Amino acid sequence: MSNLPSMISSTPSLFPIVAEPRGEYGDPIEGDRWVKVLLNYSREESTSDLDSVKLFTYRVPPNLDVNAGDVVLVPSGSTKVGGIVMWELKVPDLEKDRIKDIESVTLEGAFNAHYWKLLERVARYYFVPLITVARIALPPGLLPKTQSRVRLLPNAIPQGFEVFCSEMVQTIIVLLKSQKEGDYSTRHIYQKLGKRRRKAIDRGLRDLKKRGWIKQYLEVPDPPRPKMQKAVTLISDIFSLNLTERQQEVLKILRNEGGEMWVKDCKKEHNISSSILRKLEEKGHVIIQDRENLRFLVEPDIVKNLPKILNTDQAKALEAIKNCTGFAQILLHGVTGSGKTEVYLQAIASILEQRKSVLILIPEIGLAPQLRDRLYARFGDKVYVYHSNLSKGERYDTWRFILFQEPLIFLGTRSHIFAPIFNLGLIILDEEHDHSFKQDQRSPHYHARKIAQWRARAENCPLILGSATPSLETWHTHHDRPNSDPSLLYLSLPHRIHSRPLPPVEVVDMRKELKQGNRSIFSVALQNALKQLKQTGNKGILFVPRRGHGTFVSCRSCGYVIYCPHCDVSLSYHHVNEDAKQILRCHYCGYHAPYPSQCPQCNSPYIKFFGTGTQKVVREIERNFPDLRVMRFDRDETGGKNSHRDILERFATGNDDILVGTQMLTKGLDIAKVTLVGILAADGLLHLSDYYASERAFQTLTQVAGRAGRGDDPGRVILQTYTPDHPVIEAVRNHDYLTFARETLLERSQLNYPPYGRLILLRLSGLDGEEVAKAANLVAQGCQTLLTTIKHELLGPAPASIMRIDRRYRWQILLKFPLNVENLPDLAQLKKLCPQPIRLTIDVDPLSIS
DNA sequence: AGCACGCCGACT
DNA sequence: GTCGGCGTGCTC
Repeated sequence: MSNLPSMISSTPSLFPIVAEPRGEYGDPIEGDRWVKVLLNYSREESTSDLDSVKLFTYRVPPNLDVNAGDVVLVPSGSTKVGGIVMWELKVPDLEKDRIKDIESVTLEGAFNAHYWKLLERVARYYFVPLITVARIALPPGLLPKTQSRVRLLPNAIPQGFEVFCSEMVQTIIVLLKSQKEGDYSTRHIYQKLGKRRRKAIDRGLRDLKKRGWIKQYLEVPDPPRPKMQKAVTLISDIFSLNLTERQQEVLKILRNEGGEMWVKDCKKEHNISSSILRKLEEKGHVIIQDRENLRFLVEPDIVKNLPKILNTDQAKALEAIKNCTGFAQILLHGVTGSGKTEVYLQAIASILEQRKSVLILIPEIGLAPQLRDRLYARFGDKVYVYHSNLSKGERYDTWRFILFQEPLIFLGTRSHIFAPIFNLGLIILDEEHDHSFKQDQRSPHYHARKIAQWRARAENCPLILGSATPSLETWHTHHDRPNSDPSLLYLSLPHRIHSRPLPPVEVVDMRKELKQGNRSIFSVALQNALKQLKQTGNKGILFVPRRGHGTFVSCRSCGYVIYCPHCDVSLSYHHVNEDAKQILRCHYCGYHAPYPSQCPQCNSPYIKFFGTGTQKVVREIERNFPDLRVMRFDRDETGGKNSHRDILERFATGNDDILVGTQMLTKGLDIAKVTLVGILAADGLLHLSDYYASERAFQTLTQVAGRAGRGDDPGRVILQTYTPDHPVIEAVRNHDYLTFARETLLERSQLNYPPYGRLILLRLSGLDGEEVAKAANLVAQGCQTLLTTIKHELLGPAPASIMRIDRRYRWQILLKFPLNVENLPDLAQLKKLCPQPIRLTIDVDPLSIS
């Protein structure tokens, strides 16, 4: 690999190399090398800065070639751990006998100097350790940690002896026996038997060890390795007398195959045995050697797709994008169905011509089959799609390959903003408003858009933010800045392609329906529209805001509501089909219980579920419109691997008339035959106590409405609500993004909410409610001390709106800063104020503060 | 994440 | 005395 991009070691300005010729610990030995390594400890010191982060010195053994930027495996204590080589050391900075050898190289050249600047910036901005950011930048499994495992020793337990042991010991034995080797990681045992019973499990394991029935051992999961396979290469096909007929025939096949084949394919496709190849090798006609077999797949069924003719708006937008040299942030605001994708594709083509690479981020791979297929169809093998159902080896291979390949197109999701692509010519964030670009659940709570902005600036390339409903933050950046920035570009596609109209949105007041005696979940207008579907042969979709929301179960006699025993939310009613058992499920922790036949409080049999979930809608349709065929689309239904795509595909091509679903319907669904969109009880989205709720509601409803009328037949949207005058509903009805943006931004500016101020949300949680409250007060005090010199507003501590999730009590503190606040102190220090069992997470720029 | 070390209380 | 619980600090 001679075309390696330049690595850290060649940039001394960033990473000065210790220059003394002789070290404190003796003369350097000719040929010996030492490196500084950043280790993947999970309980890191909380340092986000490269100059204060703790690094470890390792020796490079003579049989290894190790360079800065490599991912390595090193011994640490009694185990091994993954790490990243930061820079080379001319002289060891420790006694030599304390320095261990690097064990192996997992991935070469994964990080370059340029990259660290970005990662460091992310770490500092989101208050997380550097290694945490490095970890998300890599495919999973590359920075392994030692696992402790437990193995049942064969025949160690005397027949039937376990009945004399504690219940826990017996449970563990049963669990271990369920695996054919009797072998599980300790962590898996904790998970399976309940993390809460950790102490009891530990006691059980100790007991078992003492009896000599199990052994506990440590294992480092193997990091992925290049897969090597035997390949045969033709080196001369000169006719030669000493060849048999079959041998000559084989040479001919090889030549027809391009002079190179996998040995296993020779056998499979042409029935060439390896002995004949060996004979040819002996005679000097071919060579057989181990070659790396890259395990990523290019979609086989590529139908070539040619650039389409652009309409005026599209052409103008493309021209403006092409004119960008260097960094620019481009907001491509195109209504649903306006042909943004075609603009992307032609912009990409022009970047590829400049021999530069393109990075495209989308909210969810499974929800963008069209984009993916069109990329393949237009650009073929230059496209790399990183989908979640790649195997570990395939991910690793994709990564290794993109490191050294250019130009290419990389299509990925949130975390792939970190993909180590060199020579970037363009970054595209499609559906830039989508909240899945923000990492919500896990730390670091980064937003891919923010990082894309930093990265585009650093790489000096344009960034396209595309959406039909731009986030108000982006909109504000492009419209409300007093001194206009020449690197900001606003491009609008206000019309649908082929001059198709946006579907009219009919708002139905459900209060009136009720007054007129319609107690069905479908308004009269929607019922009529559903009836028409069958006649016209078109399809419809029904959007149910928020899965399970409101499908709580309550007693009509005493009003008792069934709650999750671990969370402060009511349980939702689930009923998949007529034969399945009816169950109650918690959407936060997954707890489930059988549907009760009588009220647990007053024993009344009149205990029933309320509200509307997707299942109920499906059953209502089946009952009222028996000739319509219905499909369901939500998280329960889409467990499998390709199922998102499969369901959409099935709906697009199959006989089903109606698709009923939740948030998933808002994304990527582009089916020409869909002419009707019904929105049931939009109110579920409107009345949330969160500054961000109405932005999200508007985006969701507009996106769903935009699914209608994308083909030749005009579309129609029926929006049912109990509050038809709500400004969000008004804006959706009129397709009026502008008014909505202006009004909502005005509200936000009055309260200094983003984009007029910056928010940082501190979330505390723990099993003991009082302890959490106490810690929250301590942290709040700590904030005041840390922030004495900084203008800020502190709200709270207050209990979170769902005070308990999965048995953990939750409190939060909201910090508000002026927009351009700088030099924030290291808020990660606050973690030290929390006693052991209390968790504190710092959510910078939170999207949800309830 | 492991593991050693050191402190403490409960029991032989 | 000694065992086991658990908090703390270290791993090149």
